[in-house]
Amino acid sequence: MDGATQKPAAGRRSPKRPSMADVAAMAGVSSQTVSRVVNNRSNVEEETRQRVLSAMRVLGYRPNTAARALVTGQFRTLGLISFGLGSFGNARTVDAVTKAAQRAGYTVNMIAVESQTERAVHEAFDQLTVQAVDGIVVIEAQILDTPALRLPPDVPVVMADGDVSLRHPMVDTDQALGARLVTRHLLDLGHETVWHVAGPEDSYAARRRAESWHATLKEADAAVPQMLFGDWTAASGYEAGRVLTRRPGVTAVFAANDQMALGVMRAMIQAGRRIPEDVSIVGFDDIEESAYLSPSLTTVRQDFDVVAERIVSLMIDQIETGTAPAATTFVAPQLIVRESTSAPPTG
Amino acid sequence: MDGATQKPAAGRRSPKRPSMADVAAMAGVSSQTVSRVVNNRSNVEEETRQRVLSAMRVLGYRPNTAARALVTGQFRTLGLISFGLGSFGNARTVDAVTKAAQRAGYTVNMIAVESQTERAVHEAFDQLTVQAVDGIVVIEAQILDTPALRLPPDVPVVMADGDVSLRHPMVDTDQALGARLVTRHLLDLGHETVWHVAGPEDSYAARRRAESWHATLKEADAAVPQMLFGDWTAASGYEAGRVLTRRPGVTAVFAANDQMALGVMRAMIQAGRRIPEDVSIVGFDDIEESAYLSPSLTTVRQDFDVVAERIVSLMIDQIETGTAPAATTFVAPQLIVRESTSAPPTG
DNA sequence: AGACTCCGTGTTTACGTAAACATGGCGAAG
DNA sequence: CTTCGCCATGTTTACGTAAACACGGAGTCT
Repeated sequence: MDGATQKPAAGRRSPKRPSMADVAAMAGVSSQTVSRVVNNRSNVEEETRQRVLSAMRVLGYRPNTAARALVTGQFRTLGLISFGLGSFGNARTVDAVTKAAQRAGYTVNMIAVESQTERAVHEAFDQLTVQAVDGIVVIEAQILDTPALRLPPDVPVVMADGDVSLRHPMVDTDQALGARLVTRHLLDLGHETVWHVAGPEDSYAARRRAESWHATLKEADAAVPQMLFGDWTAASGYEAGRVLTRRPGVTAVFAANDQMALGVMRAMIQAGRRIPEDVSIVGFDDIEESAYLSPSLTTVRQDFDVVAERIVSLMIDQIETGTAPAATTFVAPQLIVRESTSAPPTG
Repeated sequence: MDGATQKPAAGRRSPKRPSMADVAAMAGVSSQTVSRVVNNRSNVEEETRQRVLSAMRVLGYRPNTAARALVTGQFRTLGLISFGLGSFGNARTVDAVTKAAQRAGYTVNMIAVESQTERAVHEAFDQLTVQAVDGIVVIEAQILDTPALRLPPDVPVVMADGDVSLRHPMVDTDQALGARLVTRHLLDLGHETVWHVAGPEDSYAARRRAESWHATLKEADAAVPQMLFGDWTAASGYEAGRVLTRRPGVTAVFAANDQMALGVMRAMIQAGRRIPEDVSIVGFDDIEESAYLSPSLTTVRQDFDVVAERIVSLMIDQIETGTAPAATTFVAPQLIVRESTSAPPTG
């Protein structure tokens, strides 16, 4: 308390935030000692530390991230590129990644790319690398596969849902396992085969689900009906459902996500089919609504929290050690059986 | 082309990113001139500019945000505090705010607060102000009302959904109007009164919807039935719905969001009630699924894009001019009439 | 008892950028 | 023909922090 407070500055507007030097002056130490206290270094005497802490409190000191990042070269920030929070899976992933990153002491800088054009993705990358991030998480970006797309080589990247062959590590739900569980479930119930409403053709997740559905049918020597395509929306599921109502012998439908399943359900119900007595329907994702539909929807639940946890830890490994294990991690999903599936109608 | 490239550094790992000085050396100008080119200042001769641009391209130069922020005091980044992307409204708002911010040249730094405790919110604020943001957008934070909560006074704040009385500007959907539209719609159909399943008591949005429902019934001289409370989830709506099935004379239910409405629907259907013949049900939000439920759900659509646009422009006004108009902006929602509402059963 | 070590602290420096100020040349105005 | 002023560019400086190095004093080992 030597009364050296020059600009105490109450709640006024921006009379310049106090710096380490201000804190140092008030505590009667060098700014380096303040730095040591802020960073929890061991070699500061307890009494000194307390004096510094109290000065920090009095002045309302907050470290300046820009200055710190400038000198350390680290931002403790992750960039996150996604294609909108519209889809349930994306929203859950973004949410989980954000929370996992926070737990690891990182902040998340989000970019929502409006379209899947190469240019848009490129711009997003530019914005992030110009911006200050230590690494970039890309969610569901099929376009990145384009060989022409040159990612900045000096920033670690982890992908959530993408192609396995890329040179970046990837973490995803085991889509193939999920689709297999669904298909086997329906076959085991006695259905002769299973129809599939797939997601968009350029989605890796959709493709893997479809391939696994196909393979599982083959293994079981079941006929493989022609696949229909949607775009993840309930509207597209509804369209596909209307097509299916006109095909004879459809007793089991596997939609690649819950929203399309909902659309299929509506089309079936409008056509007078009962679910599950006439047609069994399965979705994928387990959105919150699925348990409360009438009938409730059998589906596959992905463990987004585990996926996010792995993404973040891979990211941080890369940032801190520089290693880039270009491997793929799959997280097992879980089949949730509800009311929308049953044995096929007899006769 | 004087061959002065010292460390061309192909795709190797982190051989130090080029700085303005490197670009300047290659282009044969001072670093200040490079700075002028980067910032699109007018007073640079075209030929010089081209030489600098080409050097930047060759070296793969990217401005260092930390250094720039350190000297300008601006980060061109908005902090965004939300309570998870689980709810549809939050996810849509975050998505829209992110996109609006991007259009304005700002990046969004997201913090997902896990719990609504004062401590958690405080930590989020700390993390953001320690982190580098020019302003903070808070989504649906009832807790901020606590008088004890002292926000850092030197950072502009805009709230999305909160109490009107606060000293920060706020933007929100006109919840009262939405609830009034719903209630009037049901009364106009001939229902004697409307039951209400409200959101959590500590949510301002829920409270405003409930108050408006109440007021509209009063105005119409309709009886005001006892209100039920949920927590926005379909599960809580289902519980409320089961209670309602036991009450006599329930012909119209207004749930404070679509997911609770879905829960109510399921409870009604399970109890053998037909929708809308026996009971009309209305939700709020217009989630994508609502149009494809069977029956499809009458609901209220919020214009999240407009809300986000206003939030961001208010934010940027505050940042750039320093003014803080502590006013509230309401954006009108829209009633979407679908199959789940009709005239009450006769007799 | 003397040399050696470690601990708490201070001093100097670098990080990359943009603002502020400085400079020289060239055209316009008198 | 001189002077003024503007334009393109260069030079110097400040931003706030942490790393690197420096230094004195107290304890330890022989």
